[in-house]
Amino acid sequence: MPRKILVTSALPYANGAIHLGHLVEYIQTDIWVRFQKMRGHHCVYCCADDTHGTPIMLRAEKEGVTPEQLIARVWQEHKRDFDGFHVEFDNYYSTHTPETRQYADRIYSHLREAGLIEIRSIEQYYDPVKEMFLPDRFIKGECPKCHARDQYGDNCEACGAAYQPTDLIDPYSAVSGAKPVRKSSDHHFFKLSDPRCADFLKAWILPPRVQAEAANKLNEWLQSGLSDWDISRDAPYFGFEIPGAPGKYYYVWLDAPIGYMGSFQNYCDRAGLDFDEYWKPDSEAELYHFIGKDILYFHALFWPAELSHAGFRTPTGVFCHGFLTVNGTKMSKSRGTFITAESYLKHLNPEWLRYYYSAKLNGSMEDIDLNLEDFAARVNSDLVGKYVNIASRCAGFINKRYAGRLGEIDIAATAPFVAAFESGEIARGYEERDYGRSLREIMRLADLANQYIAEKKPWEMAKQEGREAELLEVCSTALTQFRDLTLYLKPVLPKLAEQVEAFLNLPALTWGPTWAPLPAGHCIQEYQHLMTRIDPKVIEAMVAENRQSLEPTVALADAPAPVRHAEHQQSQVEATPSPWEPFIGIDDFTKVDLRIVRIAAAAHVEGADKLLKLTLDLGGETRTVFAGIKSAYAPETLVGRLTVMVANLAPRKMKFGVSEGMVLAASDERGGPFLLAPDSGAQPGMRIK
RNA sequence: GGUGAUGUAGCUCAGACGGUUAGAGCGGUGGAUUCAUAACCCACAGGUCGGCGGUUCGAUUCCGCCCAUCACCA
Repeated sequence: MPRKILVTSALPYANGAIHLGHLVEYIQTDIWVRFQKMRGHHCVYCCADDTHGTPIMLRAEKEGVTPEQLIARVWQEHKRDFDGFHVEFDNYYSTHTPETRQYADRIYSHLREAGLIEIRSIEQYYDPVKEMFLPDRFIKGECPKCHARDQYGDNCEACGAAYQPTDLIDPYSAVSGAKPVRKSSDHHFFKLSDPRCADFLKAWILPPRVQAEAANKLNEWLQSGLSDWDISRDAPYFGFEIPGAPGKYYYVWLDAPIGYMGSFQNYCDRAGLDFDEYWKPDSEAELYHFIGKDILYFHALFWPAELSHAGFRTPTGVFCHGFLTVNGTKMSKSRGTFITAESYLKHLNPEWLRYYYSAKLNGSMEDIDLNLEDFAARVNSDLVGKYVNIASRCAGFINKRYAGRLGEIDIAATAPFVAAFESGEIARGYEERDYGRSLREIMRLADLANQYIAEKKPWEMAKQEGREAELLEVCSTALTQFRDLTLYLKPVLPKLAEQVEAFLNLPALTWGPTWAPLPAGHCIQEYQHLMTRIDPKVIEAMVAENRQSLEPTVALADAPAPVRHAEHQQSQVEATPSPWEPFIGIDDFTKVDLRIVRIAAAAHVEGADKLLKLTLDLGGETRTVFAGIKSAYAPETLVGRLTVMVANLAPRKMKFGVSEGMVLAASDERGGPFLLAPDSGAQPGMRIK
């Protein structure tokens, strides 16, 4: 029976560009949704921009536009990026909408009626110039622990200490630079500390609703006690004003998840679905939230507690993924590994990234690493070398000799494919978000297909009279195998699958309950190459383009507004990169064998513009080295002097002979090269360490 | 500091409810082949499964401690 499923990804904040870290989640979700749809289930994928809060307000002000104008522009950018990666939302909406406001009000009023809202006065830093309360991240000052200057109000980037903004020494407003004053104001709190919430959550946060490791984490939080959650902010604030509380607005984190409901309501209105059927407490529909592990707290504690006490159903599952690292470390602007979706798409094919992420995703909360070298190798080998190659090997024979018409199938050769289909292992991998497992199985089958072709040698059949039927059978069989692989890869590679459907002349592939080969007599189209290989040079170019030169500390006016938000950690980049990274270890250094040498002879090299041929005395051994120092040294001035060489550099054959090492010299735009010279006393052959 | 996760071949990762020779893909080496955008096929090499202890007839797999990396501490 078809399931009714509503799926969401976390709402990206309308304050910045989508980058490769965000895309882990949207690609993961999109694949899952596409898989469910292929299986014949009714699955709706909703998302939206998260648009409220102080950072949006200030950013708009700085750009000289209204917040509405800002979020409209960013919505376009986000939507463009998601489209570019084939992330196919059924609805991509915004939280700044009547639908979201309606549900925010409804949830708030239900909670208040349930006695779960409390108003308390709290004292906070206030910017007297800007006349606004300051969120922690907008207060800076000296760290109370290590006394680093210009640290944010919640923690110190220099020493890692966590503290309250009121602990900062000499605080100042990051907005106006003014000295903040303490001022009290009434805030609305959601009483999470109420036993009703704790009791409910204790029973709720169990696998499979959340992953086992998430359940552990949540339990830890629960046992340390939940504190009430401050859900209001004072004007000026970009958001929804709380009914009956003039000058008070819902905190952006309150209405962000409500944006899932707003987006779905908007979809229902267009598609003629019944909202309540999905959101009423006894709904039989399934509801899943895909999120990053940084926002587990909000989605598995606050959110279900709110819903359960506001007359709505709670999620069927909250699926957490880890963060993205690039080449093993946090994304780094100085290394060029902070790559936006836009920048990626300028250089590379989105399906490559979809494939690579899938190969790495396993349904756990572990971080995944985008290793750029591995990325190219993996995609080239799996997708082009194995998968696409199967079609490419067979299509020519079918097209040229049989007018594109397929023949009978070799049952023995498709048997493992039928077995794989019937075992349901690949489907199970997708369902459980263990895409890596599915892909390993798919590539095992691709290997089988290539082995089959190698074993049957259709190219030999093609040269022999009377083997036409065999040749046709082999190619038809391999193409059926290829069709299977395409079906399995379709959630990951939707566009490529469409091209294959066109090539094989098939309607859109669906993942039905039964397996059938391509029928004899079926006609296919002319083969056109389906996918090119990744050129590592293009990756290098992309990284180079994203590499930002290191600049001294950002001026105050430009202080970025990183937010504790839906995208908080996803957009984390390393705080203060060192210009000397990546560092090497002492082991790396000792690999280089540096020696003192005496230049025994030096000569011009005929035909070389820059080179001198040096004969170096290593103290018992003599080396010939070609050095590019002709512009700065006359050969006769060099003879007899001591300098430094790399003694274990692999010999290199040059046009003029073999160079057995290199001498060291310094240079930059100010001049050079300048040869190194040891202090007196050094003898040829001594090691430098 | 506390808590949690991770640490398996050069790289990216599987796996083992404790039990004969620990796996895959990529990369490397050698061979074969030419249908396929040098792709594919076969073979080989490569790991004291982070370290040290403990339990056990037997641990890489369980336990403890340590080290490293990452995350959370709202």
